[in-house]
Amino acid sequence: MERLFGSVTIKINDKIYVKDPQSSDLGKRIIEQSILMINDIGFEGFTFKKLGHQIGSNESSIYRYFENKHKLLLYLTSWYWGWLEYQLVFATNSITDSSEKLKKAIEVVTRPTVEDSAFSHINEVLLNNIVINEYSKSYLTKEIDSENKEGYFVIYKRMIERFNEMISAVDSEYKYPSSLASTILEGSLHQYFLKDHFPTLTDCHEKGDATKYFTDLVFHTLRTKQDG
Amino acid sequence: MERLFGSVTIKINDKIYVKDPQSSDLGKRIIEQSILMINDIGFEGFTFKKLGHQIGSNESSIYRYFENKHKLLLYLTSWYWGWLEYQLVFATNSITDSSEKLKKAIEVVTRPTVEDSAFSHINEVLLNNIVINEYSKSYLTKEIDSENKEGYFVIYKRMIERFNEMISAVDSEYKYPSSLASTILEGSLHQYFLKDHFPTLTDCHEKGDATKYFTDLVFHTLRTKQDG
DNA sequence: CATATATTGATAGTATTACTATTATATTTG
DNA sequence: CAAATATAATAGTAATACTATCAATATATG
Repeated sequence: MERLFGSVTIKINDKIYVKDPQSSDLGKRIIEQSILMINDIGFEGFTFKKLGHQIGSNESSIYRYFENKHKLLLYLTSWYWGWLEYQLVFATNSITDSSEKLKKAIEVVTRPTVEDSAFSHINEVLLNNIVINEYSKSYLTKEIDSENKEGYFVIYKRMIERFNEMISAVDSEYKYPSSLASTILEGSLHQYFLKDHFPTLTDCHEKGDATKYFTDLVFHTLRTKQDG
Repeated sequence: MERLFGSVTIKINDKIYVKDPQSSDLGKRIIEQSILMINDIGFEGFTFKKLGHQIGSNESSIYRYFENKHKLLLYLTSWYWGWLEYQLVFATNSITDSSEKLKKAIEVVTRPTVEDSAFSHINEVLLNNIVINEYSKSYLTKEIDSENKEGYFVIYKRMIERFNEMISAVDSEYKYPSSLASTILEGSLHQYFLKDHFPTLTDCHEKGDATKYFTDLVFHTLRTKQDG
């Protein structure tokens, strides 16, 4: 196990926040309520003024935790990827067979999110929704290269790197492990988006379909050892 | 041929604009210069005021063509998909073998864009860049369902539907033709984005790599007739 | 050719956003 | 209890995303 039981916390790059929201009650309320609000009214409609009002606090107080709402979004999505990474490592660590390991990994990242009681102030289901609907806005900006250099996307990149390795463990000859890895992660979010808004553009309508679709895709593409 | 030579125009849903930008010189300058500007400073930094200044016209004049910059983005991206759809139909129409047809279709949508002299006021290379960096912002909004109902995304949906059909023509038993189609279209844009900003997350670095990656993915996944 | 009509340009104005700055008031801790 | 720290309240600024009005100019038509 790469992390310890009991006191699991998701470590976020401390350049993303001004003051750690985990360190105070107000900070936790900012996180908790921003998830509810962004999920509800969308990232564009969300402002620190509205959030301050909702948590019975002041706009200026929120600015002491996050420079702006973009940074808050980076925090929330980083937390999500960190949380998912933990699920991934936890679920796959004990599996020795490389195909089974990859299969499990695909399942973890493509299955519907369920709430995790270990983090009481964070609603993972809504946060997953936010990631589906808003994550790409966090990197489709003119600041992407400098923010990437600052390490704002390390967790996401590490997740893809883990997939990369698992793919190569199954088929060391395969020429596009990074592309396949990024296709799974990004593609899975996209299929969930399509299901809700463009249902004719996806076949993943029932629980488990996304997992089946990507598992099928990956294992037809890779040559496993059994294939000879 | 589904369209005629010489007088090809890309037809855009007329609810997207207030006044057709194709109908006047000012309209064409709006399109031409907005492509340069959005490509240059990004959609967030782009305003009608700045655009007005750049084209030696007035903010209020631009509002007579588009309600807001979101609608202008919908116009530009619709135009792009309409243009790409034309390339697709043109390139695949005469191919009778279903595998060859799909192969060509993948090539058309995954290859790097080159300028098309048929539309002098539109720089397709820069427009492709805009689609890579901004397209998802046009649908990741709270208005998505009503705008979809208004038909703002028909061209994109029709593109995916065409892929869907080509995939099913190759393998009628395949269970996820729509998901695979949307993965190719969206995934291709994403691989080009990664190449420029997260190069470690993709293997598509050289010209032609994206085509090879997606062709490999699709033809390993589908059972063609030769497979038996 | 005259006049109606449409188009564009210039200016002004409004509500909201995304902040910054300052000061006051709680709360914690040493 | 004093000092430090955190939070709240208020005010203010520049920019955005518009709307409204009116003048200037081009174009169309009778």
